[in-house]
Amino acid sequence: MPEKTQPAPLRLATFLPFRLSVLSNAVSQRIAELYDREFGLSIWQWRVMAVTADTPGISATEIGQRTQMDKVAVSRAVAGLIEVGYLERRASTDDARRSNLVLTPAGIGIYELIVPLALAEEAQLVSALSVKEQSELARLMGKLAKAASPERDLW
Amino acid sequence: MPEKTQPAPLRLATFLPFRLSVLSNAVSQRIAELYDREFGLSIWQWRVMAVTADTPGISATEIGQRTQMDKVAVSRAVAGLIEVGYLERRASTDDARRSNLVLTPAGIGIYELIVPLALAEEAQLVSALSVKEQSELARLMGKLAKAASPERDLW
DNA sequence: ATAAGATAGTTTCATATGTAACTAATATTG
DNA sequence: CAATATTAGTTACATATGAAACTATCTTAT
Repeated sequence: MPEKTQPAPLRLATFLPFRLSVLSNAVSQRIAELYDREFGLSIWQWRVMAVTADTPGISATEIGQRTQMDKVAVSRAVAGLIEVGYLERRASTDDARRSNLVLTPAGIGIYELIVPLALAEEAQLVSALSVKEQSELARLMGKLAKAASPERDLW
Repeated sequence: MPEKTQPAPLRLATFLPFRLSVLSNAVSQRIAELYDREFGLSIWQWRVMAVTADTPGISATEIGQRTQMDKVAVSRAVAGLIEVGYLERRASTDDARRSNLVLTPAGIGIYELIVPLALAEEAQLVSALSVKEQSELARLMGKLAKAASPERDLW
């Protein structure tokens, strides 16, 4: 008599979506703590600052595309940053709906304070890997990102 | 005259914590949609079911350790699963605080329905990588996890 | 045996987040 | 040049989440 068919086994600890999620959370938490504790910034605000520093005059919509934040999250992060004086909204001459966002001098100051700390955290993290492994990891993550979200480029 | 020192550049798109977060979200969202749309389960409930299937009679605390969920999240997921009849709480003989959790027959049925679908999603995702790349990725993620959270084993 | 502490799990409350509805401005179509 | 549709961004509402307080039970030390 044939035995009952066993379902395929699934162990959370080897299930890629789970592992990715846990790893990402562990990493994010370390870094988020830095932004928050030292500078009172959320991770979303930090992302907005980073792309605005990179591209002064950027619009909220474009920030959303570059940071993978939805427009509500961008709106809230921007509002918070303006409130604390790190970001400034400039009227756009050609399209009155859109505004051009720039960091204030205070915002630039904070940004330049955070960058080396963030990079140091990252460096410490990846120092567990050889340089070769680091680039291999980046490559594999890129492939995976494309597979997970073929419709739009994740980064 | 020396120029003003430039701060180290930081491009979000190459910043590992950001890339990990975006990738993890893209992957999780695909899978979470499956659980939710087809079975009305949150990702937390799914995790609880997975470890309970693996270890019948497990306690809430142990579920938390294995899934990296905090105890409040476990409590809520368990409550929800009991409500829909997928999970059952059995009194523990030796410790009245703790309860032994087991899947009900209905819960086992759903679980066995989900497992192949979840594995298929994972398989499709990682099919972008060769077998060798898959194990390399797992290895690198393991190293990173240890670096990010040396105090406790992530998986 | 009993008081003090630790542990398992739940509840409460304050905040974060996502979805949908909304406002204002621009673009498109006939 | 209306009328309609689209887009940029905000607001409102409902739900999710996390921290802290709480209850009940168990452990430890005296």
